[in-house]
Amino acid sequence: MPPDAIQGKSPAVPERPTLDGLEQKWGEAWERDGCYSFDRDAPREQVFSIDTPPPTVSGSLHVGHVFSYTHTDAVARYQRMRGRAVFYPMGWDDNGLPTERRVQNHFGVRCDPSVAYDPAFTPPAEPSAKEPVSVSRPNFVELCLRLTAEDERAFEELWRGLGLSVDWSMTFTTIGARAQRISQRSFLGLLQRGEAYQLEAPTLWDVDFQTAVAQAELEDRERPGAMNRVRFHVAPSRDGGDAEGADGPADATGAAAPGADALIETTRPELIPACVALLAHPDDERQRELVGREVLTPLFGTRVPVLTHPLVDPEKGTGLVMVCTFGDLTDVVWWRELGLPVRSVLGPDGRLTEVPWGAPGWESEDLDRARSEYAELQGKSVNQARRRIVELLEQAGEIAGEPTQVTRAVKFFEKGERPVEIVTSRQWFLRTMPHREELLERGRALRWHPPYMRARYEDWVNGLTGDWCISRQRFFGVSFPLWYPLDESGAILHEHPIAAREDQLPVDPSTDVPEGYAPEQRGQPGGFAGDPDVMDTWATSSLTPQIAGGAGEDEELFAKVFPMDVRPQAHDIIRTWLFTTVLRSHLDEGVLPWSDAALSGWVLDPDRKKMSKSKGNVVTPMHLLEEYGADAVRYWAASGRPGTDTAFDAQQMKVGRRLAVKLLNASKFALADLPQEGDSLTSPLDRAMIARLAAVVAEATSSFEEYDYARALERVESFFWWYCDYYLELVKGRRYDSGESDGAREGAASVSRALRRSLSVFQRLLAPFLPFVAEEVWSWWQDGSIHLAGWPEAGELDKALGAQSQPGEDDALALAADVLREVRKAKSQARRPMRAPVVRVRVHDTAERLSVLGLGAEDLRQAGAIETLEPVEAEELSVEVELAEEAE
RNA sequence: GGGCGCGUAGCUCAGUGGGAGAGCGCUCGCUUCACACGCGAGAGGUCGCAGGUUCGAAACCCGCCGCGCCCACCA
Repeated sequence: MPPDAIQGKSPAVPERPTLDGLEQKWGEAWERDGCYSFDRDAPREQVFSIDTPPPTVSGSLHVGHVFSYTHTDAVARYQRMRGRAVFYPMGWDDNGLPTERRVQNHFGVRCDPSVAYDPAFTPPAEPSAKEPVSVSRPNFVELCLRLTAEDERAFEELWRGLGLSVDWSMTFTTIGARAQRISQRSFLGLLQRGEAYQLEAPTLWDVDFQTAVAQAELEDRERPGAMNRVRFHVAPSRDGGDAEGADGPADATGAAAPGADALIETTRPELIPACVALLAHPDDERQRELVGREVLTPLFGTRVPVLTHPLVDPEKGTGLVMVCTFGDLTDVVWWRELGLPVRSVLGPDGRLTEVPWGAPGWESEDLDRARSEYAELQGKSVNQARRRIVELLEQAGEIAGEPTQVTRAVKFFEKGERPVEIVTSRQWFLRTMPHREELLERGRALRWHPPYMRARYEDWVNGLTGDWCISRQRFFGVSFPLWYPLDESGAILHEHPIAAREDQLPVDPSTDVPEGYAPEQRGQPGGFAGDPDVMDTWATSSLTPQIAGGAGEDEELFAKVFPMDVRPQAHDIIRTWLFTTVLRSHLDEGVLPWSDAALSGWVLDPDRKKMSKSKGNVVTPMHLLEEYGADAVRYWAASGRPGTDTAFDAQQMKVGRRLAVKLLNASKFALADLPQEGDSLTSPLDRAMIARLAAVVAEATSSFEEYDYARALERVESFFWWYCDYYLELVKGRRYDSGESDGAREGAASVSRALRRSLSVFQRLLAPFLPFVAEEVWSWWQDGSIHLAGWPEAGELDKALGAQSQPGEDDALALAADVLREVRKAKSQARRPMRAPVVRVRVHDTAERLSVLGLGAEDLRQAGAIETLEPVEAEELSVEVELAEEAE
């Protein structure tokens, strides 16, 4: 529509406007008309593209979802009304562990890659989590796909109910063929360029899922533990001579005698058999006589050296620390930097493994004892072994003092139930460490909303300790597009991976066959073996701009939408999703994936805790939409400022509903069939209101440009309520006074014109927040969707004002509103109705202010039922109200 | 231990150099011709504490206290 049109079609306003049924009515209309279809023909510079966060479909639907997606939708609708071709697809994150877990429980199955595919498989009628049925990997993946399809339908229903303006023809998934192709293609490129590599190394390991995990997937949890002070005895010199390998100053100052004690403190005594050294700080005088000697591990009698390292904190414990392979990440640092041997006792299942006592690396001063003590521990879980070894140490008198109870932070896989361990295994890594400076530079070039969120990114990049481990020993994910040749003995030649050809992608190396081999050669000497792992879910999710935009699949589209304009996401996944997306785009495309990142907060319980899934299930989002209406729920969500956690508050939804109802009724009032001929605003108050509205439009626009939808809403809403409560009341009388004189008719027409012009603007300003009711009121008098109408501009209102605007009109409006308030107060305190007649109002104010009283005097008299309005010069505003006698 | 954010009315929050505000809740009143899914009014606050800068501080600076989040080599 023309930006200043106020005519539109002949208004058709319902007798009793209602919010009921608007969601269905307009939801269907938008879908039918393709209202939100992306226009591929739009020029590049007009495209606004959104890197939509694909929700984890296996998680439960909760109010947090409607919260952040509403923020993005408001911005999308604003940009669309600004004339941008908005690329706003939806994605489903259906790959990864959450789906596997849900499928296991839902169907009562467990994936066993050694089982053969059964095309006729049907899951057990009565699933048992305790006795799951073993199924092949292809069968398992089929079940995952089946369940996620159901979950995705539920999400789509929610998003449609909420009125997200996504183009549903662009939907992508993170397990679909396109995502797999793009993910595998990217990996092969990285492999070719040397950015991906394979290494057998100590790896963070979840013992329940039995998979490697990445640093970014760890979280700290407070756990109680016992601090044990354990005694190591100084070992007798080998061959009766001086301590061997003593490169420390352990000579003249009086070396510790054999049999003397070295005390360490540990919360992980079960790792004593894996001890490879004790360490002290280089400057720690107390340990001087021990450094350079060897000590014997208690119970097991293994010789370990006492060395120094600057990372040791002399203030902690006894100042002497035990290094095990591996108790925590610090052990890995020490092991690497000091060149210590590996002595591993933990298996991938989190139990203590068999140990070849007496073999190289497993020597003992008392082999029989080592074997019998260790036999007490072997096969036990970490916790069981810890309890048992404390008993053994106590019996042997090797614990000094009583164990003290401590609470310490322990690293967990964020989806795991037991602490992560560090296990040596072969994994694939992406190089991140060499790119840290470049990534920091990318982070500085990105516009963050709110800006302080950048600090979290920088902290994370600066705190990285190793390259990104991207392989997972799981099943439902994107495979590595690789096979390995087997030598004549059937051993895997990891150093010579066979990459898939690009036109083969996506491949599943467990069923597909590499070029130059026959299927029968799988697993045979001289044959091949597929890489058994899948990629970390973030290794695929980090490519959402490429997947949504069709990199390598639909290059024309990709060139239109990439780099994208904005990445909306929650602040807790800056270190994972945001960081990895920047990394992948940097490595693959050499650019930032988007110009802006808009961070949203969380929804908190009323008690300020992060809303839990159990509570989220009680208050389902669908239920909220039904109870309050989509616009009302959106209003609550849009009130949450960018980056700020917001309490769940049903009361705010009621407020949103009130606003929607108000828009219905104000629109009905504005569109009443009354004379409005002419095109100028002849009344000062009408012009003043329009001028104020122009300022609000400017502020809402600049707020949206900064992604501050909440500020835009707050300004628009608060002015809209003022407009309804004061402006509408002030001009109502004049509007109905079609009177005898030309002046009265002209004044009435001016109101009607001002009302239509202002309502047209309010409807559009509120459309990004309340899309359903805005579309409804727009449809009463305009053709086409409001969501494709132009965003209001201050210019269209300035034009309406023309050259007629006079100085002092804004003051006149303010004064009229002030006096009206005082008149209402007087009536309220006299317990009289608002229409009660007033004989006289004396307005005391400065001469300057009183000079403009006349501009609004007629309107004011009618609005307050005031007979006489009398100005009285004074220092400041005060109002005397003389009510008429109450009629009997 | 480091970083970031927050602390304003009973609740949720706006307010970044010059009158302490909004909504909800509470109290009172009003069938007013867009709206009883309404309208009007009222009560309610040492702006976390303590210093400093300034003619003037809720806002700017320093310190402290409390809450939350992120990070850390957590022995």
